[in-house]
Amino acid sequence: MADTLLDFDTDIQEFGELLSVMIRSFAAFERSEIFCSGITMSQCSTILGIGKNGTMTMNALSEWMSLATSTMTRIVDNLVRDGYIGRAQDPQDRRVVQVSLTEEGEKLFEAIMQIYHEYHRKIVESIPADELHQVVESLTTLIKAIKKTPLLDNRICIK
Amino acid sequence: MADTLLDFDTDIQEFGELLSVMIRSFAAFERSEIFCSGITMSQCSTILGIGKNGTMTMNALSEWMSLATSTMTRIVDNLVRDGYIGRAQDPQDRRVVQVSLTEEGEKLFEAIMQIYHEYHRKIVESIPADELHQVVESLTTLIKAIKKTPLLDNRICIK
DNA sequence: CTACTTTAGTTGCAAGATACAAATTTTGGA
DNA sequence: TCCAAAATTTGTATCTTGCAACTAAAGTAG
Repeated sequence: MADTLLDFDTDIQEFGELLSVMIRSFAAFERSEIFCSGITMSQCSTILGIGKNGTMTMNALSEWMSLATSTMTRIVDNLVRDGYIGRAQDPQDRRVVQVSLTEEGEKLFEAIMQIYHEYHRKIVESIPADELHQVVESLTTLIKAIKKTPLLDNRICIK
Repeated sequence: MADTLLDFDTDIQEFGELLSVMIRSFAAFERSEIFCSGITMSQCSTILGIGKNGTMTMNALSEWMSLATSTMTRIVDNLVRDGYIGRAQDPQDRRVVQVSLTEEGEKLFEAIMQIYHEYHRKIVESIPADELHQVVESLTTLIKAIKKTPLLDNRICIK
């Protein structure tokens, strides 16, 4: 019995280490300026969000991004300033602001999608073909598990 | 032949979508204030880095974090201010600054490790036991593939 | 032993990210 | 009509991030 528990603990340790490495890689990925023109990752994600979902309200967008609406406002401010997205008041409910990609924004969206596709293609090519299916399956399982595990519930107060 | 290519493209699409979801989950995870006392993720990672590696030079630390040394300086500034880590000039080479956890920092490190372990345990528990091995294996494969795929090489200029 | 170069780190500066709390405007009910 | 709720924006404060310039120390060439 103790053995089983120990093994389980070791599994968790191993899993945790892998996850940490993964997260740190992604964090580095996010920080690395993908585009030489100074598009930040938040801006990039925002463009992707609107590009994939189409015209969205600020609320929907900030929810999709898991960000405070005030934060979303500032990010959108910059993207509007740079001509990538446009704001429009919703005639049905004038409290609501609909954001959408400008023509320039669409072009950026396409470019980003292409870069991502290219990047993903290279990663997939690095995965042994006979393991790809398993990796995709595992990723699906993992994401499901992560989504089922809310962080806030095991929040602990340090100070 | 065309079919095979198409399938491969679909695989990439599927894989990319999974990776995006994953990255966005992690990004949200990173943003979510894990600790109510206002420890940021960068500070958290820094504590983890020093805690796991022991006393480190600023250089080693910033490399471990994949951050500019100037950025590292500021983060360490704040952590020193808050009493979690200490700076010490290296007597061998007085240009070098060695950073290490204070007693307070050690306590924080232990607390963070525990929270992480707890979090990882919950995730692992959400994964069907008979799939865990496969998931760990796939994660290893995936990390290897990601590391083999440098982002900077397929950097494309937008503007 | 002096003069250049390299290395480690910090500081000045500028811009973005982030969120909480306080307005603002608009809706929707009672 | 009056008030509560909802969608956003603004004010404020802190952190993050990096580039370029700077300081200090070490190493090296002559």
